[in-house]
Amino acid sequence: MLLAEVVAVSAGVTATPSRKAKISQLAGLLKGLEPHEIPIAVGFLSGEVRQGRIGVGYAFAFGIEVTPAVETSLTIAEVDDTLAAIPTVTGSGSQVRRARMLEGMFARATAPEQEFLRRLLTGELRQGALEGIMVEAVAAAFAVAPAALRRALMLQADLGAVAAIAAQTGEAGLADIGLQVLSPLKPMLASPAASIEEAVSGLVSVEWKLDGARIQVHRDGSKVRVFTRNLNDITDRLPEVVSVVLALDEETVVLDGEAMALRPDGTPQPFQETMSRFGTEERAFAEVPLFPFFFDVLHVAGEDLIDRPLHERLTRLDAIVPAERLIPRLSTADPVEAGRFLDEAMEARQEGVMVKDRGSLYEAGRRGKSWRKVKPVHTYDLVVLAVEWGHGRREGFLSNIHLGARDPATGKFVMVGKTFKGMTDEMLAWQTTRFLDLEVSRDRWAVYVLPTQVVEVAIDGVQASSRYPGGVALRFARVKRYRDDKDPQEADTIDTLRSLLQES
DNA sequence: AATTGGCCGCG
DNA sequence: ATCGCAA
DNA sequence: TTGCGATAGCGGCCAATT
Repeated sequence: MLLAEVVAVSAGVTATPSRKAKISQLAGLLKGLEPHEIPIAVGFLSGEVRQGRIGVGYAFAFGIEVTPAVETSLTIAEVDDTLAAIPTVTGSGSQVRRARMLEGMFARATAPEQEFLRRLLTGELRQGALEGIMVEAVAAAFAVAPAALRRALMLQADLGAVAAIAAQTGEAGLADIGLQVLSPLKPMLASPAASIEEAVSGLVSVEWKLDGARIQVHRDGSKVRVFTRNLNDITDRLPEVVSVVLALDEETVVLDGEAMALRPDGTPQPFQETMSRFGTEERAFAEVPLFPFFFDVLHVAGEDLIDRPLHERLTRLDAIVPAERLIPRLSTADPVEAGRFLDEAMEARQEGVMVKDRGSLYEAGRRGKSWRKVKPVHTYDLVVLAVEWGHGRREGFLSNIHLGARDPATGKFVMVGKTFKGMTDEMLAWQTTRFLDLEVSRDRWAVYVLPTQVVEVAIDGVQASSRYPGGVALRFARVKRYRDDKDPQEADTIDTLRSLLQES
């Protein structure tokens, strides 16, 4: 199939806000594909290239300037081949050679095709349809039940491959897809709850939410694989997790848990320390010891447990994993008792708790209500120092605000982070006017303003920063509201934020 | 050897 | 993370 | 009410270039 056909459908999908219309256009294209083209087109039209991250980002994709072709000739298979070849080029001079390869491909692409490729490579397809919509389209195109497709997708987290199976063998083929030990499945996700009272209803399992990183560990005899939340294989980075799982009596098992770096006294290290272990094989256990803590079991010795209720899975988990490798938990129906457990988690410097319906099944890939996360929210009053112009649907609005904390020593404001989260369209419109009024200067990206507007911001904490002059950066800042009743001299100070650093 | 652009992975 | 929109 | 997509930041590493 020609790339041009895919680009045309992408344009049509972009043009309509209706999901049903998007799905029907995508399904129409899928029906016209050769079997080997299915994974490629499914990927392209859901914003992914099969090769995953290939080391080509914004600068590369938009840095290429080649006269567009007049006639369309590129096929999606040719694009796929080129993208596959790029990461194989490494070493001295590789940047230039990679650029040549991309230029060669771009030279054969028409202007709309070039634009599509740029957006695809930067992960900014912006056609209002990604994997969720594509799942519906695949189901429609190959006449399989969406539920059957979703089920297969959660067990084999590769929509291109699953779509090819749906096309060839239909629902029967999908039904044959089972949980494969050593092959990752999508982790079940939690939705946020405002309070412990809101989260606790009926008999629940309350579990510490560790300030670490999610891991899914598979063992089949002597073989172990460790995956991240996004199903990246990090087995080689976490040898101590492999050791822990190899030491279990149970030889075939799939476990869900959290990995985190601990100090010698057992208290948590900052999240950054955990993350640094995920990034490299160089930093070993001796430097930053990382420990797994498990909270669920999905498979044991040939038996899938994802369709068993949580309380049953927990019983199995307890029998397999030693107590010191389990996440602390409590079974209760009492919000007060659950609240005390949350307090204990906070005293242990953890993030909060998870509250799980004990009767719920493991719904892989879903962010349902059967798992709720409860985290205390801290809010601070900070001052806006600058605002960046938004993109996409925020084009023309001042969006991402630079946040400053007051420095009592100088009376000035120290930048500690940015945020674009939590803004309604109404706030966006208001702040665009407001900050243009306060403008003192601007550059290509941002408008710099008089530091007078106070904003209340919720954060999950702070982390040490080498980037920001104050030495601290906000974690997951989001706007709560603008404080017109507060003077900038009443804003929270950099010292207050630094003191949070000591605590965590 | 040091610097730096840029991508990756996370919540 | 949060918001807005489709269904 | 639910699900999905869109909006992006920060730290850290990798690898190319100076």
